[in-house]
Amino acid sequence: MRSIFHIDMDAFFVSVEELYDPSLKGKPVVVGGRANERGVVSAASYAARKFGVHSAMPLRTAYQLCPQAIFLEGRRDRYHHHSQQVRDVLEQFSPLISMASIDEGYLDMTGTERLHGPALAAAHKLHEAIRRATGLNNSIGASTARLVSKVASDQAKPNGVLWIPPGAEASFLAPLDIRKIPGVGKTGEKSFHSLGIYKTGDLAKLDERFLQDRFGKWGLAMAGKARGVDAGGWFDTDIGVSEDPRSISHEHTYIEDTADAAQLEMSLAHLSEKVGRRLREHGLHARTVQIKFRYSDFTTFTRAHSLDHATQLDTEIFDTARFLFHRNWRAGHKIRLLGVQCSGFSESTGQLDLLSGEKNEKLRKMFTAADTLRDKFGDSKIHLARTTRPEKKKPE
DNA sequence: TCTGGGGTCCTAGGACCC
DNA sequence: TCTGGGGTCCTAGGACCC
Repeated sequence: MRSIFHIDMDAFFVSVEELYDPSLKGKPVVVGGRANERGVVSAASYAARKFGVHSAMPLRTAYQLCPQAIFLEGRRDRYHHHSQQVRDVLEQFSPLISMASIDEGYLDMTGTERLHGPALAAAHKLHEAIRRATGLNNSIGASTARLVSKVASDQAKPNGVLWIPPGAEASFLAPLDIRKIPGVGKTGEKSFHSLGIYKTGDLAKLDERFLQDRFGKWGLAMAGKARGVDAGGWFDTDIGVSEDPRSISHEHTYIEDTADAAQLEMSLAHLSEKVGRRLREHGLHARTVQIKFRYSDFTTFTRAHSLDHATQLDTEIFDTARFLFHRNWRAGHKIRLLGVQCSGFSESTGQLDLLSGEKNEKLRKMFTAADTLRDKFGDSKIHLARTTRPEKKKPE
């Protein structure tokens, strides 16, 4: 029988900030940016949640609901550091770890009984170990399946442990709102409601063929989840494998919308540099470059172009991004957001001819050197010299 | 309610090939 | 001459998650 833990840190970003400034404890705190900024709430303290503030809510709305809240920008470096601390503790309990995000992870505890005791006792031990090592509250769900453990850790909040014994998976899920199932969002909830399905138990009772016909693959997956079955069945063993990313992207929302071509190009250059840098860090080359742009009215477009070879060079990414942008931008219309994304990864360029290979190697070294300089002097100092070049060139 | 930034996966149509 | 079927790649959009 498998034993899977899901560990979820409570109000992680806020709790980390409290470590650095204990006077924040117990107060309404919002991490995500200043109250009057464009942006959304990344994390809200439990005191702030009492006013209706929750993550993904626009900061301005949060301010209206709770003007006395303390608004913080957030410090990613701190969160990564403490996330690593949590990971270190998890590793003491099992080598089979999968960090699902910065503040949550799965642990395969199958076969650790002799070392750590039965599941519930082990979960309490882990809960306390994380608290001792990091000073942070966390919640743990334990069961035979990833999905059930994830839902259980959510039910255990704040700062609790919940164990679902083998065989009790479906009856634990049945009374919960369908929205509690990971994968059912606003839209999915609406379509289920229109069918008279409100609880997970209602969903579990439905005929699989009906769900497949009506919702395709997604419907089938939801039916499985409602019954407490993991996507890969009960015995999937994918915990502990970490893969290369499928895409790397950066985007930016302007403080004020702009139709200034020079400013927009500068942003594309900057975003391309950031993407290129991450590609080099991962040792990846990308064949497809995609841009994303959003107008003032929030209508959003993506446009992609696949190269005949893979690249990790800022200039090639930028040239492609700029080409796509000028081909699709309704010039003069104000832009709210720009983004650059690379995908279609491979480990080399796939270019066979020697000349472009040599040239690429030179450029790669140059950009890697620039990466080092940016480490030393900060991101803002070193940029593409071509940002303001006037002529437009179609990429090869 | 005036809506971030970083991701994943799925769908669907069209091109193109055999 | 109006017309198959499968496979794969590319592109665009959308739901969802943290």
